[in-house]
Amino acid sequence: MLEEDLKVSENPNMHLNYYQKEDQVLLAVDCIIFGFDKENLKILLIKRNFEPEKGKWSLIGGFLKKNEDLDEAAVRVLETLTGLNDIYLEQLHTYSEIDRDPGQRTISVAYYALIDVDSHRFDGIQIDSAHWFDIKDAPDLIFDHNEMVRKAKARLRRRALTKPIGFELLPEKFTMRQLQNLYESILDKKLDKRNFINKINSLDVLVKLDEKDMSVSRKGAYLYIFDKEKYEKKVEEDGFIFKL
Amino acid sequence: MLEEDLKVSENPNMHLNYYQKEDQVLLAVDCIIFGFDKENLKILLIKRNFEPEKGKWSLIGGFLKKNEDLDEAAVRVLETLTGLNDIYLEQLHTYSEIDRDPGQRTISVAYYALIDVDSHRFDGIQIDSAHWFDIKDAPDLIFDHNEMVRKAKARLRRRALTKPIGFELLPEKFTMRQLQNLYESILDKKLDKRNFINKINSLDVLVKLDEKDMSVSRKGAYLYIFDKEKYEKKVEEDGFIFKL
DNA sequence: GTTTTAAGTGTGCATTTTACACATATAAAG
DNA sequence: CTTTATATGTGTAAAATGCACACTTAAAAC
Repeated sequence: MLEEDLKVSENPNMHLNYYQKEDQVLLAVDCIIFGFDKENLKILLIKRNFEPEKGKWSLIGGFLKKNEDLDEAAVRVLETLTGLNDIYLEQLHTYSEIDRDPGQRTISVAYYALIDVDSHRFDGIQIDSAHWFDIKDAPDLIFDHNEMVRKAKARLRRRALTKPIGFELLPEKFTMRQLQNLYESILDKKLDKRNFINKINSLDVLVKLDEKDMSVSRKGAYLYIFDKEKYEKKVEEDGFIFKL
Repeated sequence: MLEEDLKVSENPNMHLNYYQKEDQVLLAVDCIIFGFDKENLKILLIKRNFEPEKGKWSLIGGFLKKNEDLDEAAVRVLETLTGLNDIYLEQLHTYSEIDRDPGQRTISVAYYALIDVDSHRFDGIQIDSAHWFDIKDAPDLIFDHNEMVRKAKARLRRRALTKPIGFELLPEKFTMRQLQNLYESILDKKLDKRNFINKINSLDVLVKLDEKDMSVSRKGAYLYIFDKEKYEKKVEEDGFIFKL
């Protein structure tokens, strides 16, 4: 804090209450939930069935409580909606424009989450109003949620190029084609199949299984798993940086 | 916000006050101020001359007021300390650990700023307690400020590699050596002079002046300016990414 | 005019990136 | 059983980029 704020008294115990003259605000958490269904990148939205902005789509969110920090609040909000925990969550940005929420002055901390759509069937209470949208044709959102999504997409793109973040979005076993689909969705461009495979293999963090996924093609596609231990060991030893 | 929160009433005007049951918090802004004096990367800190943590160094900061957003608060805080405005400021991360500030539950949004030390002599009110530290031997800080600085350094490093962010830290006219010193400070490693110059020139965003800076060497070093317009045009047209 | 200091300049090798096309395995259809 | 359809799997050559490396130049100090 500023010294200006602190100099209100010479009393050395003043720090116990010198904050009291300051304005308090409501702090919300909004979650951009990215999902992948082995084909396309998706985003989870809920429909508002009340005024204002009734009928419009929105990110899920909730308010920070006294007894939790923001990460915990984001986890709680997410679990309340999806019934799931233990998923990748990362703080994105804090939005504070004065009139961003017409209801009341609210500051919102945006988080983004990554999940594999197929292995996460919702048992949460909000299931009826929640819907997965293809990232390409997501609807317009309330407040500044569009901007939040835009920023989350940009962040996801950057992270995908420098960290093996994409694996959070895939099932444990996946095919090269699925991994490539994922990267193509995130980067929003086509990649060359051979170059992609060569690049991924050169990183040496995937394990090719003997198993094949026969559901997509006549020939079948080999399944891979991400070797997280190997990845982390490399990071530690070589200062290895994932770079796609 | 969550529907859960919204469903407290069927009254469609409920949104005007449904927030009232929620906890409010204090929101602070803390600024990591990076400076460059043509030689080394510095950080601006102030010394606390009151309890608790008397005698320890701290980032500057202040509280968000009702009538401003966070960016404005950061600008205000910075101006209060340095007497300066119109400087590069960017939101970094929001810190919310419950006991991060022993005084009272406070959430802090960290911002980082970049300034050229020499062209910014302080006329602010806090001058007496503020001090520039070389980034290499900055002291231990209060609360979670060390973590804030760590994160800001990481961000600065990444930004320096992808955006011409460094120019905020230099005077309008600068020499190649100064620019290289800056990058060496930020990246914390030595760079090859010839490769550096070739790389920078290939980006084609600097203008070499006929003027020389004679203060450092017998021969004198050509001065350059950053062509911001050209840079922005490139970004727009080619999707040009600064990559060092 | 000799010395001193930092600036300025180019090439060759290694690595990485990119472009690009055909054979293969298998299930389904007939 | 044979044919057909489909997505998988694989390698090389050319181009671009990254990286290591050492001498000359200009001007001031003496």
